[in-house]
Amino acid sequence: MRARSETGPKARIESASKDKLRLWLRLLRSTRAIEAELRERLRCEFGTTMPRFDVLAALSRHEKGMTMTALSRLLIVSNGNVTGIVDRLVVDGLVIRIPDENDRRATFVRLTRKGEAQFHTMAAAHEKWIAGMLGNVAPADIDGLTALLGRLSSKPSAGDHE
Amino acid sequence: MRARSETGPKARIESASKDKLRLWLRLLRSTRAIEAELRERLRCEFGTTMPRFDVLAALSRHEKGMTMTALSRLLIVSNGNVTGIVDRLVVDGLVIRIPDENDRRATFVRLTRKGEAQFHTMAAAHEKWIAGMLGNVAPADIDGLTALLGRLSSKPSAGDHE
DNA sequence: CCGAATATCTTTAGGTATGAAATTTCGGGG
DNA sequence: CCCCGAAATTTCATACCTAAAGATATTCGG
Repeated sequence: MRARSETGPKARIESASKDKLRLWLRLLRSTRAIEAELRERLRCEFGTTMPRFDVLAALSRHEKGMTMTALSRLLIVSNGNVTGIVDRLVVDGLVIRIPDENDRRATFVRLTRKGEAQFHTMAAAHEKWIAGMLGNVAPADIDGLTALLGRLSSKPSAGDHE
Repeated sequence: MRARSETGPKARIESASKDKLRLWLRLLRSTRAIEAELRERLRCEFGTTMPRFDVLAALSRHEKGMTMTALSRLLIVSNGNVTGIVDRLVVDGLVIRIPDENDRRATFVRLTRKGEAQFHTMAAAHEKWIAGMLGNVAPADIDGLTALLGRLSSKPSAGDHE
């Protein structure tokens, strides 16, 4: 009886905190494992890298192009980083820079025809790889997990009155 | 009428594939966002970085030290990379290299007392940060998600004898 | 109209990351 | 015993990534 009552509020909070930590570690490990596998395949099959693929993927959804800042925010990488990746993609003729006429600070980046074609080929393979790697996940789980992840990224600082 | 029958097996598979892709993209985005936040805090609060913290965390669970290869496998990074990170940690006096007596190819890496102390401080803060960021996740969800991620990382290509 | 805050992008320095090649060592089959 | 394949690290070239500083360009209050 007494022993049971020791699971007080404090212990419960600590335990919850440990559970969340464990969850995060698993999330990180799973993501890294999948990322490593994808990187490997992108390299072997297409001789490219994740960041390059990510940029192409982002651009393929924006027919009119994107600014460097928009790219860096979407991919959650630094702006200086995007400069380098785009530089290399330009050299390979997969994207082009187009100065913004209205704002001379900004530069649009857009897929070339070659970049578009190359991305479509890779995207098809990429989708198959993912489907294979997530084969163990039941369709029913997917919706729940997707929703959960959406909730996860919503502002955490909300209830921080403690 | 005709339209409804078009949701055949093929369409269903394609749709499932798209769902999985979406799930992966969300997983990647969420993980990156959390990683970015953690990196920022590690830098501001403790003047350190994620990879350094990861190495210290791994070593803190192995009293007797770990080999470079074991580290690189656990953290899912290349062996050449671990060399550099450990080099810098050695310079800062947080870890030491100890040659393996039985196998002169191998080197053990172990926390120094200083490294141990520093890690414990950071780990406590780190756990709190995580708890804060995952505040929106209900305890009930945590178990399910943790289990799901475990299932996810199990080899997909292996002998899937069910 | 001016000047300070702001925004966009590049550059820089240093740390992180990879794959491949080079070293050294181990282990076993001739 | 010698050789050869495998294993543990490091080294190397290259790419990625960040934070911070720098170069322009824009915007807005005064």
